[in-house]
Amino acid sequence: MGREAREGFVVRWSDRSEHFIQGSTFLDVKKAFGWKNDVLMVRVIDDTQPQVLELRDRIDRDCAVEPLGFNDEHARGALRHTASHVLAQAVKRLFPDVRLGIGPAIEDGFYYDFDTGHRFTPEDLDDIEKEMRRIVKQNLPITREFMSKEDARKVFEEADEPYKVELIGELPDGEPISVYRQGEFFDLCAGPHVPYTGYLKAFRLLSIAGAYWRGDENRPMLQRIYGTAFMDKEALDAHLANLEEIKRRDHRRLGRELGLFSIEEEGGPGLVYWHPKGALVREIIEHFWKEEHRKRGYEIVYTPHIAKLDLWEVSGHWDWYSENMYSPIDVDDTKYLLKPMNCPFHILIYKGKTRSYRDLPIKYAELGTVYRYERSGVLHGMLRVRGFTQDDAHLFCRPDQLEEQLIGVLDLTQFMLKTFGYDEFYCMLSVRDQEDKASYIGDDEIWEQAEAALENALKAKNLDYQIDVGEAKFYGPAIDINIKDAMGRLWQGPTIQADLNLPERFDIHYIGEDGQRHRPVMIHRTVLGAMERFIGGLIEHYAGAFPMWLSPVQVRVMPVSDKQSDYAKVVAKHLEKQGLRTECDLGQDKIGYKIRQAQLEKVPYMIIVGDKEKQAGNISVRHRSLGDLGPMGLDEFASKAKQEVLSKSLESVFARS
RNA sequence: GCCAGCGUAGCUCAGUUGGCAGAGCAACUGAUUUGUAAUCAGUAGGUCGUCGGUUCGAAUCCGUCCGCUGGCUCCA
Repeated sequence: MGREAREGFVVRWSDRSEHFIQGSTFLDVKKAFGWKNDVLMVRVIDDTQPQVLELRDRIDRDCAVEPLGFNDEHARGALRHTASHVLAQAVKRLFPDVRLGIGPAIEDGFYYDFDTGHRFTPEDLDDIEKEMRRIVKQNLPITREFMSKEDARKVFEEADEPYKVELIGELPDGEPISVYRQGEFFDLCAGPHVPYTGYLKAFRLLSIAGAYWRGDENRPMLQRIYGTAFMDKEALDAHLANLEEIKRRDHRRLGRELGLFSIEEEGGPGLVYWHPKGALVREIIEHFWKEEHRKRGYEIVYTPHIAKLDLWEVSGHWDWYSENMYSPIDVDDTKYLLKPMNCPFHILIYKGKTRSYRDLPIKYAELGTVYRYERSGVLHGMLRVRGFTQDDAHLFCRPDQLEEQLIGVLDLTQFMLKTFGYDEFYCMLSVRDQEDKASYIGDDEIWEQAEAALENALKAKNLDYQIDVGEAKFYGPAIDINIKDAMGRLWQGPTIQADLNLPERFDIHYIGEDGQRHRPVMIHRTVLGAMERFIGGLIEHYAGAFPMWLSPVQVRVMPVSDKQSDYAKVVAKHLEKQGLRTECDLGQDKIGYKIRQAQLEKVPYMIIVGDKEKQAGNISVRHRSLGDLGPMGLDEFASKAKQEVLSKSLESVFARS
């Protein structure tokens, strides 16, 4: 009691404790405990909720502290947030007419939005970086002050910062507004920040892009400068090297180099041409997909590419998405639509006859090619296209089967992702925003049931999940799964949606035990998403080096010279007979060149045959990443290679030995 | 769709203040008979994305359209 009366506070860290007088900040704590400058923030632990505070915050109670470095997301964010302020300060020095938008820390860096008549160029970035270094060198203290809303508005009006004034207008009345200062620069900002600009050791500006003010396309387009910051040069360099690696893995580049696919300007944007090798990869995946679905009780169907527009009027999609569909085609005075989705077709099949409760669940699966008019600016290689093949399925079931069916879908999903080597994934439960009735159809009771069923399924599968309010589709809640690839990037993966809309709209039913008509529940799901996007992602995940079972060419046989050509052909033929996709390189090039070619094409196994092998009747094996594996009997290799294919192994069978 | 940048041979790129369009790799032809990531020589290949303008003259300057890239927005 009577804290105010006390002289100061006791702060504990590890097994030490120090006494601090009134007005002390955590900078004093840092000094007292001898922490280095890699401590960016502190976590304060007392009998209330642990709290993350800035080093400049005052100590106002007895507590235990924990230093937070770059590995802590709050601390990392603070450093990068400060970097964005330093960026803004530098830009204001060099281009005094800029007006500031917002400048937050983001996933791997930070950005700041500027409004100015000047068009930023890459050369400007160098100058801005230089100015930023100057600001860092000045080691300006970064201080926070609070002011009333009225004062804040006055300050930013005087500073001619209309965007800031707009933001202030939306802040709650009565609460103090925080403004950060460093040298001549000040900014409306909630923080947190590190205490000095000098804390910024390693940063880099990366790119310039347009961004609408507040993400609204009806508002001005600002110029956004992206950058990133780390604790030291090594970490920054590692991050930049990682960006290079991502570029190296770009599926658009690998797709061309490996002869997998192309997009033809003459044919139109967003439309993919699968070349022989890419088509082969796709065929293998589709074959696997179909087998796996049949095993799990799905029935494969095919449906048309176009159909009467009425179908999508009935479904409701025409109302919600018509601007994202290709324009209707007039056929004999009736409007037809290039299909943007498969659902209505599967419903028509379901509807084609009377279904008994005993027939359910009915599970129709289709690799259905759909066309959607995506805005030109969003197209991106195979990852965002206008024509794509969904690995679609619709499950019609009784309400009492819903949860078990959802569990089955999650199970299939996990199995598929694991097979392709996606070991890490994150589930999001996308539910409706209860405030926003206009964005959804159907009544609350059904929504609650469906949301509960999805959540129970996740729990039953023991999956961690995050609830995303407002992310539900207009017709129902969903589980959206993000998968993490080999580069640590997240991709939109499987989606499992409960559909509360279509059964109603198409008036489908089944006859229950009681002889009455009942409404079935519908699940809409994709596991891979779309073949285009999935395989585009796989190319990057594997860096073009597909595992054996997916490799378009699994083995290439190469004679050292012409003299072994016949033997090479015999070897290749033998392997081919064993079902291995084998090529023979009979070119006149030296063996080193042939190997290089095979390496660049990422062929898993190279079989080298020279006089030695021909004499011994064996082969010499080289793996694309393990290198020379030495001589081996042909049958031994063939059986091991086949085993690698059949097990869909992600690594070479020779890796373990 | 919006903002910015870009578009030269199959690929990666050079091309000065506007003055006859270049290289490396790939391809093709020939020589070479090769031992674990590039043998040598030669040949061919371009309406400089499109259309229009300025100019004695345009890959180069200006405009238009198309496409791509990075973002924004969007993704049933």
